[in-house]
Amino acid sequence: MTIQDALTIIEKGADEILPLDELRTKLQKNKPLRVKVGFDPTAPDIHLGHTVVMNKMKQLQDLGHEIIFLIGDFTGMIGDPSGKDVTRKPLTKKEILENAKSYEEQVFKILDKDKTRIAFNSEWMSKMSSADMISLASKQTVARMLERDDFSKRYKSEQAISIHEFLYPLVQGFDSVALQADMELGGTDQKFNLLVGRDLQKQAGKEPQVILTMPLLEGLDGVQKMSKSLDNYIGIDESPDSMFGKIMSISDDLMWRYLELLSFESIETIESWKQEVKDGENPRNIKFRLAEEIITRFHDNELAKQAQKNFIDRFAKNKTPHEMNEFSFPNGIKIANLLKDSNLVSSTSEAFRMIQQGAAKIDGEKITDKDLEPSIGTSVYQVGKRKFARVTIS
RNA sequence: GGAGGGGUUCCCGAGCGGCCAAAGGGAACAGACUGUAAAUCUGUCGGCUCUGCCUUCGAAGGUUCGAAUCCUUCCCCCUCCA
Repeated sequence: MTIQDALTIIEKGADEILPLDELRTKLQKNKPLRVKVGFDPTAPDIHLGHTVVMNKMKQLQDLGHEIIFLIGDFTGMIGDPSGKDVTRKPLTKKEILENAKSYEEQVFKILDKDKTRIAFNSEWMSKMSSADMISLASKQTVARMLERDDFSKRYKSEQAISIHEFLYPLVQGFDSVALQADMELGGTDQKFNLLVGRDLQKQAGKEPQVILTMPLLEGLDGVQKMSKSLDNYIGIDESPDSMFGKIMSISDDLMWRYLELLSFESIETIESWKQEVKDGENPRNIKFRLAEEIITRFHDNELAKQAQKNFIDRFAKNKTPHEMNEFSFPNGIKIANLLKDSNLVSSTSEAFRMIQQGAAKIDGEKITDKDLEPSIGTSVYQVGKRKFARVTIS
């Protein structure tokens, strides 16, 4: 394989490679590159958004480079790195180790375990003295920090920025010095932090890393980036049915974005699908293909096919699902309390609203009486299109 | 340390003594339409033993028949000066 071939693979889907020339020079040395990717140990539930970068790691791994999966346990122990989530607590050593373990299990669904090195930044960070830390802090200016988009936005809108938040980019950058990284991957939101790594390496008299950023995957809403806290994510541990449903719920526009960033289908193939849709193919069927590929990756092909079948049964043919939560209540319970206690609504007030809007059903029959006391027996209760529960009154 | 601005329901943001469970927007939810799409339209959007009652406007007190709105103290954030 020529260097150009390798570059083509590396560039595919990437947002930016800075600087590209340096990457070419590094590749010409014909030695495996040390590729660093950092992960926050506070979020062990990996979702498809994370996998965009991981897919790129996998490609680099397949090209023979050394992948260092760096877990930011030191920063995790300090606490809140974003400033956004004020309530986030510092993690204990034990929690971090558990999270790290869970991370590994999930990550190796994509990466090759034998070829991946896992590192913890506490290895070098916890040895740092206060004086070392201050010295590190002296290497960047406040003005430079304020260039970072989220800092500058918060500063302008008079939001709090804590001093320690400035330390995170520095620590992350120092990790690159410690690991002597040749390259660092991250989402586009990481660009600033990745560049700090370059600066610090230069100041330490080392060859600076090349940075590669991947676009951020939008969540199911199609607007904000996929994240657990926004609850717009598809976790890679989710059941095939759940994945299928979520993929089907994305918009047609977003579907192409997902194909671009998540599918291993070639660009040519995806283009041909676009043509199919133009020629009248139902976009839903393209989504079926995407869903099948993703579910096959994290489960297997048979389960993917089954998920599609379940989906068609349940929604296209309008059947109720086979599995649902079961509850039983004593006779005389009011409908509003029943709906609340079986988790179909979050309050009795909401129950009344749903009944008023015609969204609540018993065995498919609309509930019209808000004071109804359901009679003895077992029935399927439903609120909206998706929420079901099997309830027994005795 | 000094001067000023600010903390409102999930988010942004009006309100500045009664007509305030609190405008408007966003998010969300439901109904119609569908491909469980998207867009659009309509409605809902604190809680409860629901034609009524209870609790919310940083916290605690106070004034008043009545406070998110006025006063006091405290906590927190921001800006400028030092």
